[in-house]
Amino acid sequence: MFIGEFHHNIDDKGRIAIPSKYRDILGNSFVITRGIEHCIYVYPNDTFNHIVTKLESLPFTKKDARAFTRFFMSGATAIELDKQGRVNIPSPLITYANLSKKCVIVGTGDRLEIWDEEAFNEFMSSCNDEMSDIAENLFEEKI
Amino acid sequence: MFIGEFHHNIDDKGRIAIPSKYRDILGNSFVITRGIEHCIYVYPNDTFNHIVTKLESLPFTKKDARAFTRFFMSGATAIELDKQGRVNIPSPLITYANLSKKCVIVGTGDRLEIWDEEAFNEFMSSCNDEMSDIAENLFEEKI
DNA sequence: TATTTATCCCCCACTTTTCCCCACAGTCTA
DNA sequence: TAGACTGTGGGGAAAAGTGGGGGATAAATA
Repeated sequence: MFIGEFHHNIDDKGRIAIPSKYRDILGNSFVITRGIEHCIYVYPNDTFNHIVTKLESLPFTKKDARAFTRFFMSGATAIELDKQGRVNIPSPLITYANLSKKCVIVGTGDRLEIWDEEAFNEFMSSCNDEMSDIAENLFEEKI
Repeated sequence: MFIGEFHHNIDDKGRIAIPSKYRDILGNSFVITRGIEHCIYVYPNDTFNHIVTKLESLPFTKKDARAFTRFFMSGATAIELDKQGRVNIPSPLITYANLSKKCVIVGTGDRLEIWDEEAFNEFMSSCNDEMSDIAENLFEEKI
């Protein structure tokens, strides 16, 4: 399971270190792709394949299904760690996530997310106030 | 069950001692994460896993579910006590909970909460007056 | 085809952080 | 008063993150 928050730098060559505690879970080869809030998703192969299966079950005759599948699949790249535990982020994804130098890598259960630090701070502070309300409505009964 | 209130200091290295009477309940490994009112939650593994299971049942295509999962999971860290009975609070959580030196550790039933002392006092005094109203709407029938 | 250019990896070295251990002071108990 | 336990502080070794150089491979151009 992916949990935690790490602040790493992406260098001029587009490399960023994957936090060492995640490397065991991810193994040597995995998938990164576009995420929904202008961040980058990092999935283990199994998880990614599972989502792809789900997406393929949607009819291509639905406009939203086509759009989302296109979004999700076109951003995807198979990734391997280098010997220093870093990954090479393809430049379209760097642009998409607006990564400059300081990045945040967060675990969200079944995946990692890579954010530009500034964007992440903005997102978190924008929903800090609502978090109480969000939590209020997520579940009806006791969890 | 976690009850009581303890005042401990967090040191320069981000370490804080867990009150000794809780160590038996928590065991050697447990989880800390972001809490809703800018405090830190401390959960035994079982309790945490239970909440995670609930969160994982929510689809990542729902905005609120993504936000809350990100909030909850990204703040989480697996913790082990050192030989002095202390935990290492990751710096993002120190920032989030605004911990300076004096902290308060309170038991709230199924979890512990770690607060900055000043923030804790403010929070408590701010809702002392409303407590009557708060209690009013908690239950419909006799408890 | 030959030469140049660019890209991608791998390796080395430095810096920073994290973790573990030891030591001390205060408090409670026997 | 002695001994055990709890909370606090600091030092040192190990690991993790960062940046740069160089060589191999591939692409581009003449």
